[in-house]
Amino acid sequence: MPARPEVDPGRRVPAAAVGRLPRYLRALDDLAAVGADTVSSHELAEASGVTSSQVRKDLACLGSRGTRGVGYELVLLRAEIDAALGLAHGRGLVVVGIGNLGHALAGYPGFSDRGFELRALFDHDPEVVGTTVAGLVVQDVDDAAEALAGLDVTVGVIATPASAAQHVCDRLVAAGVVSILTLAPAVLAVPPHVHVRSVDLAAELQILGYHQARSVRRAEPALEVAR
Amino acid sequence: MPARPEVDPGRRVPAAAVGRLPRYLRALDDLAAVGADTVSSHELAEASGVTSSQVRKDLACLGSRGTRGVGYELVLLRAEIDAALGLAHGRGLVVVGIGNLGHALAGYPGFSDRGFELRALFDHDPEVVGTTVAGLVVQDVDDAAEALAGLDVTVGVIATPASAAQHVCDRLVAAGVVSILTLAPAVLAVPPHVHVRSVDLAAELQILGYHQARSVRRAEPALEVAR
DNA sequence: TAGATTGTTAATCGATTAACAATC
DNA sequence: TAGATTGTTAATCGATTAACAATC
Repeated sequence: MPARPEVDPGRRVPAAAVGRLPRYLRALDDLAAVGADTVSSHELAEASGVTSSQVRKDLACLGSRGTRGVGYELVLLRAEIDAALGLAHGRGLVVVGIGNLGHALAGYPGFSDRGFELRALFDHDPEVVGTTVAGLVVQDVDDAAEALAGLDVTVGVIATPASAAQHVCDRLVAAGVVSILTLAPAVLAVPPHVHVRSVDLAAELQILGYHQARSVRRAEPALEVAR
Repeated sequence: MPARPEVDPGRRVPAAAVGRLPRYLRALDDLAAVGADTVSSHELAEASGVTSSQVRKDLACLGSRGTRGVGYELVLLRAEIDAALGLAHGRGLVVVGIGNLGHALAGYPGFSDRGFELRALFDHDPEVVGTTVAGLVVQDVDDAAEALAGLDVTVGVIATPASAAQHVCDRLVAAGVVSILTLAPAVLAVPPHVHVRSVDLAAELQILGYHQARSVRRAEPALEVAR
């Protein structure tokens, strides 16, 4: 039986590592911009705000191989991370809920900068449906299935109020969307083949509040002593 | 020595648990809205999308006590979570970077709904400084220290491009801000007393891309067999 | 060769889960 | 009492960290 030095390309990457891959991409682009050709785990760690041990571990389980004494070949590494993040797959995007936030997301350069392409906009408010935003006519979310037929869109962003999120989510799933990013503060029920990530901006502020409250509590005894 | 049944109010809550507290708050409000008086760990788990074991563990380390056979007193529980999240502390807020996204955040009802109050807006673009958004005149971020004097603002939201984020962050810290939520895809350097949470929306989409790529890879062999 | 840096191991830490005795 | 549900334990799992032999 021959040796198998090849890495299983389908091997599982731990969730925590996957969460850091986009940071590595960002850092690699920054380093490439200043002309770097090769990058060490220490440089990448510095640029992405993690430890070098973590970088090496993450890249190892991605199947990436660096060169001892040298580092990682930047272009190759970038391609490997791209591949892991499914660059080759659907990068078409829809945004649902064209209020303040949805409007901003529709025009957000950060999406296109990183390879996503806005293909449709939806809302349910008759005042909004039919208007043009970011060069696209807003359609009724209840028509999502027909509207998305043939567009090869598998990613949806929900920017509706919490009360509408589940309905909108159901429409997207029915239209073939399998990846959902929701900014609505609500728990979404989806079939098992659909992945949801939820970002709750107000919750982020509340979490910061916890740390702030703790700092204050810790500081207080010292203040009393100082009196 | 007397028994000490009292819970140490300053005890550390694990980071993962803190991250769930806002979800519990949301769920409790929903349950209160339908007239619930008492809530079991199972109900709260269902409403917030976690397991009941996790709920009980999180609440226990918060110092909260339920009643066996009954559940948790809703109003009391809500007050305890509020207290942990520092409801009593500074809820004043500033937004920096009044582009598309910053504009939307300035008008985002989700912040005020959950107790945060917008007190100032900043940008650095002369075209934007001086305009009125959400009832506030946009000021130059380089004047943040003076502008925030006396406003009791300790939380800042950064919605600038990545290239401006560190500068803006430095200005906020100099102005007394100790909690920062940044939407800019950049690593921020801050002094140890400042807490930063970073939300990168494009990164969220990329992470979803990983899961999608894996689903496709897993599905392929089955398809080949079916041929 | 000497210096640098990887890949990997082992130790530690933190989080989740399941189960159940305690008790309302 | 009987049914329900907590609080807590122990087991498991996953993530991080530090260290260093391998090796470019």
